[in-house]
Amino acid sequence: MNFSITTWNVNGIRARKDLFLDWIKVNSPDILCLQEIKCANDDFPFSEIEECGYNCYVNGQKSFNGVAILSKYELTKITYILDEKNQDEQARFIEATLELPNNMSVIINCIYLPNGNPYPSEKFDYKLRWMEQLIKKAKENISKEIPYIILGDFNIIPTENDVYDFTKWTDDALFRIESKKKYRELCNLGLYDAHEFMNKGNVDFTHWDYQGGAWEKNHGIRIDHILLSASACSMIYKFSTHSQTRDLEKPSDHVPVSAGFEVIKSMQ
DNA sequence: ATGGTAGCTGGGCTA
Repeated sequence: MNFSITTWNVNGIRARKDLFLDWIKVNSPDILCLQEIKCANDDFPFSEIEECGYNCYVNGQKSFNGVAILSKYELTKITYILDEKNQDEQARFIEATLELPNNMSVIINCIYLPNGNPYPSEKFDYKLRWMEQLIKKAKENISKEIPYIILGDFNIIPTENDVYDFTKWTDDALFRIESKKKYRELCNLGLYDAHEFMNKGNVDFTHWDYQGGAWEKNHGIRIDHILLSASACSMIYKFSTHSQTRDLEKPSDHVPVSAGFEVIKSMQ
């Protein structure tokens, strides 16, 4: 059995609805993790997406943020809370489990990590605190020793190679050393960047700003990531960044990033 | 130095 999973910051699901529905009809991912849906649960276009064959798990918020997981398979063990103690005030997280044949399962975390700009600020501190909570969650999930995938808009530029000109980003929350340090801490728990693993040597940006003709100049950054536990990493066979969607009419400023997995029998 | 774009909303904030 194979399955594919995609992450896409759509920057407003309602503003992107037609483009979005066309894209899922053509590309047909099994699981699609969305960020910045920018609507309350009641305003989410459930019926049109369900008609395409997807179950919808939505953690919405009026105006800002908001995440969703769409899946052709019914998912289990859904939670919308990252921080059990403080009950996050911003909708940025969904955890779900995909049950596979032979009693196997995969834990999926769809995340919209805080932007954190400007630096320094309360928003930057919030970003770092949120990352600490994510690290705590990742530790728990890794200890379960089943395949585990964290994917979404991380708002982290991991290295100098992941941005068109890093010298312009030194004081940006996406490239500050404090942010990168926390990201490395997360990866060093034993998570592999699917892009790094599958696509060594290439630079695949995932976001181009709307301003200043960033797309035309290829002034992009790579901030949408798919992180894999060791056992998930051993199942990946396909990876792609759908840059061409940035060239569509009224596009999101982010493009979809996808991975394909082959469930290996010896994993059971 | 400033303003450049987009979404949500009906201001100004967020990115």
